[in-house]
Amino acid sequence: MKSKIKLTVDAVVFGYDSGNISVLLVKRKYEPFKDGWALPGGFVLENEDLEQAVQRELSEETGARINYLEQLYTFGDLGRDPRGRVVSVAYFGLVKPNAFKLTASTDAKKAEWFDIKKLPKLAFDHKKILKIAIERLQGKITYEPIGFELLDKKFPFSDLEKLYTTLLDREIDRRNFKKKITSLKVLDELDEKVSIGRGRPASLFSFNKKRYFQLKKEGIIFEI
Amino acid sequence: MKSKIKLTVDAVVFGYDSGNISVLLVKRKYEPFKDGWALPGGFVLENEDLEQAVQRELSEETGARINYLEQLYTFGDLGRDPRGRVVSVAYFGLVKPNAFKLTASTDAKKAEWFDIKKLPKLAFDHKKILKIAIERLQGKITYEPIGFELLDKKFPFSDLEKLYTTLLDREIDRRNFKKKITSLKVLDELDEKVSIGRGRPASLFSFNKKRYFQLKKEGIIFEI
DNA sequence: CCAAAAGTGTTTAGACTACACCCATGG
DNA sequence: CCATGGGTGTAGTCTAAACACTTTTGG
Repeated sequence: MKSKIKLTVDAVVFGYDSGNISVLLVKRKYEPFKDGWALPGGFVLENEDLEQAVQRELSEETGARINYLEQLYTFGDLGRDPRGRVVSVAYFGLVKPNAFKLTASTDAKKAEWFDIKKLPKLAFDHKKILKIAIERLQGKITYEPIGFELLDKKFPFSDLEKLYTTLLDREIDRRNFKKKITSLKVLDELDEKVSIGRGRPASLFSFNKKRYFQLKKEGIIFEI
Repeated sequence: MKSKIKLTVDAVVFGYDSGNISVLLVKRKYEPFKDGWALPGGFVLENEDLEQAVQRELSEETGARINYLEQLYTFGDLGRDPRGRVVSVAYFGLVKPNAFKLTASTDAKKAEWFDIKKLPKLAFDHKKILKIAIERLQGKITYEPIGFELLDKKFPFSDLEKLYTTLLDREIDRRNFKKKITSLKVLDELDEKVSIGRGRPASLFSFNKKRYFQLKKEGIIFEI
């Protein structure tokens, strides 16, 4: 006998753009929760592993292709889905929102970014999933420089600072913050500057991934 | 159509006894991997949530009842189980090994504690699961005092110290360690002493759970 | 009285915090 | 020339790390 338990994956994908953290949601095309907003996701196929399933669903429903994706948690409570017993493996992703264009298709009427402070009502237990994802994001950013996944290849230092103040929801001393990041040597300063409207032009930095993975291997941690 | 993907749970339960960390394994009664050693676990029933499933399997296969149990990771690679597509939600547990007697029954020929440095060959991808669990254990113990879950209600301070040296696999300065633990005020010193053979008798301590949960709520972290 | 384990303080170095003014550009 | 955002240094405090001897018991 085959199991009646069904398996889905859901993705909580965060983006960051000039002072706002947003999450990728889709409008459902079908019942249950037709026309409701939900996390992108869907049933896992028999011949794909979990991460492939998430990537496929994300690409089908939103057009997104995500580099940073990790498993978040598996939700298996009874009654979390009106269609019966559905267990969902949730993933956590980070992306630069302007890295691709949103294009809904299968299962989704449309895909949109929502500021995490202005969320619509969500289908299923997705509010709970999102809450756990936000906690993970805030926790993680204090000990791993995943913030870089949310920024462009080249960015002024102030972008990084603003990202952290937004994510942690508190002020950061610019000098101390720079000292700490600099001491890690994970940033390369480029010979380039940008000026955004008025004000002194800012040097651009890029993230040195090689150095970061080396640090991680050595077990060195990062703490804001 | 019902899904052909089946869902199991597996438990990695750690115990600690006088300088040794051990993990609870069962000898399989049936194919596949008949007579092989594996993590306790099995199929999730339709009317139970994931944690109930783990507790039920643990109790059926080993007689254990675990207080500290958290979700570890979900393993869903293709081909991880010869019976077809099986996705497993792994849990991570801590227990005092002498808290109960091992009694195998359903699905298991016998249950036994194995020193994590002297493991037998394991069925399925359980070696990989166990590896991840050990990393979690080592990581976790440095920022949450979960070590207390592994000790008796009353214990001499040296037990705690030995647990940490074993778990982290390095020497700890006794004075600094005591200072740190003491500053957290999570230990109550009792008016009792034990002497174990020769040497000066040791005061007994107990873990103040109330204080610990309060600290956790306040977001205070612990770091060895 | 000797061996074994418990218990206890101080000093030093490094890390974290707080804090304010000058610089380069665009309008 | 002024408004805007970028960039920089230092002193004080706190925390972490290094380090060795005394105490109490059993044999």
